[in-house]
Amino acid sequence: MNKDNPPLSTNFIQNIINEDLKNGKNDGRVHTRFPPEPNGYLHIGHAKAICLNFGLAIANKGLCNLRFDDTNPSKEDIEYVESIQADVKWLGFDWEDRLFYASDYFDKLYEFTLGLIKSGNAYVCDLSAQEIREYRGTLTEPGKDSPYRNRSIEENLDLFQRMREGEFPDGSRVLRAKIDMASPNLNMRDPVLYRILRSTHHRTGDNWCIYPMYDYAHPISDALESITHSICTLEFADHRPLYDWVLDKVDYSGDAKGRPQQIEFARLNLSHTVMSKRKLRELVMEGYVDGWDDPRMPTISGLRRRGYTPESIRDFCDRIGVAKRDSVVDIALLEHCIREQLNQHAPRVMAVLRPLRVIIDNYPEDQVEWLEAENNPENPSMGSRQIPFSREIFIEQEDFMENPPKKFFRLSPGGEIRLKSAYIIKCEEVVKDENGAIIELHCSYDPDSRSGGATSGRKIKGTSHWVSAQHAIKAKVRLYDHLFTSEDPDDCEEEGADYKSQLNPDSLRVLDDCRVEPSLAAAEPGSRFQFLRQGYFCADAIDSQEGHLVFNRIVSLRDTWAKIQKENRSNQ
RNA sequence: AGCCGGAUGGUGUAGUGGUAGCACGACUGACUCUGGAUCAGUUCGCCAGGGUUCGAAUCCUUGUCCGGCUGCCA
Repeated sequence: MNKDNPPLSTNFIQNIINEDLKNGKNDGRVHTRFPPEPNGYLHIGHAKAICLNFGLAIANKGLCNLRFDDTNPSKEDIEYVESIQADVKWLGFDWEDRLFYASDYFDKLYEFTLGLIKSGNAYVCDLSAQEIREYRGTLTEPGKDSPYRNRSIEENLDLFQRMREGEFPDGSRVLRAKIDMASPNLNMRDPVLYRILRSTHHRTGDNWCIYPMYDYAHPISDALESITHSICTLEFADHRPLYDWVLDKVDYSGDAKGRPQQIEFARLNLSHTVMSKRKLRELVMEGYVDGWDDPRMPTISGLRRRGYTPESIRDFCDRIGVAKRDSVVDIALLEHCIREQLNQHAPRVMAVLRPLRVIIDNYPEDQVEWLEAENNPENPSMGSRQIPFSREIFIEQEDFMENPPKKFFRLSPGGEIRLKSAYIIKCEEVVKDENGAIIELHCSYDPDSRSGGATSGRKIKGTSHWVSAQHAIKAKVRLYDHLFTSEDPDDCEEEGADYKSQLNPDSLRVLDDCRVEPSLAAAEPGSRFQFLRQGYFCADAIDSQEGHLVFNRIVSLRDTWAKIQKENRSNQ
């Protein structure tokens, strides 16, 4: 292996594909699909599946389809099919002309089903849902045959056609596969193939009152699209024998090429958040967050609003790998991915989150200097900008301490600090109100210390960001933190407590009185910046506008001082 | 209990009979007009027992632990 061509990241699915390619399986085609059910918003776990399926196709010069698994109209909605398409596109993947719906195949499916009945592999069952459950047996005991199992082919055909015609009420009958009621795999105990369900479908309207089940529709949809590798999550492994049974019994060879193979991988779990659709929905519906796109949500739309880039999410999906074992990925890895990208691309800018007024007494009263500041030291091609300096400025409250502990390299009485891209100042006087709270600082500046000047070389340990008081623009800043305090919100000690008891009360802090440098006045909604020494921030795509700036913190910068403080506190 | 999966540093993931690697995190140090970034380094691992073999994370075997499965959801 040579250093200039590192091996492509590999995983067990790619290994299977390599083997298939070597053996000439499916004529050397690789064709995958991403098959969401349009019943909710996509989250970072779906991003893993999307990157996997589209990524495998790209890596192997194959194709990947987008297919909506829309076989249950009672739960699905056009709102979701639209958001899902937007999210997949935003992530950077292209299904070209291959946008499909399982509902596209309802006619074909019906036709196949007639054949299945004729070959004696399916029957209409009149048992109620409750009875079917009872007849199914348990994990340890075999089930027993339905009394309707041995109906004649003619009767089954007649009944099934009448189900389709709407002669029977919802739930009164189902079509079942005739497999084996004693199978140790419950999925093989004559699973339901079709149910009667009067519900308007978002695509087929009221054309149908019977709808196929996932286990039946999915293998056939895969086959009809000539999918070669049908990738799904672990919990479907028990369904694979049924998937193969359907493919064995249905003759789709006239409509497609090859034969799909189901392969299961472990879904993504992320620390400090939840991933199930049910729980995410609950957080939205019960008002714990402000919607599906709340920047604290692990949804694609939430991450997008927070300020994550598609590149950083794809990078994350590459790094987490693909395997069959359950795992929990540390959310720090996701944060690393966005930091790494934004470090290269985000312009630096100065913003004071909690302002403290500083008056520089020896600086001329009406003078304004425009100083040059580099936009990104990591990327000189991003150039520089001019920022105003004047007699009154704001610095961060945190950057001043009256009685500083050791290792506090910032401003304190009599101490000096470098103002980034400007001058060194010295604290001469602390002004307090009647309650002893610090109102403002009086400082002096060293005129020889101007950044970039010939005499600016004096070394000062600390450097702070600042804004000119008369030029600064007010802004609102939303500081986001992990949605849950515990790594695994589902793992709660107390009896009766659930994941919601682990919600982080400080997952959102709003700062209304921040001051940002004037270059941000017309910050484009959605644009990203590094607020020097603070973190990466994104002008909110919805709430931010000129005259009313709102920034979301995407992720903080690594903060060594915060760590030292934390240690000091725990040592006391 | 029956069936199906799975166990490699703190976390995730490679390695498929020949020196256990990579990434994130943590920790040290260097550097720094961002306590950022960068650079250098350190720490830490094959679930357990038995077997095959010159040699086992890898093959066999026994056991332990963990996950999934009893919707007319997907």
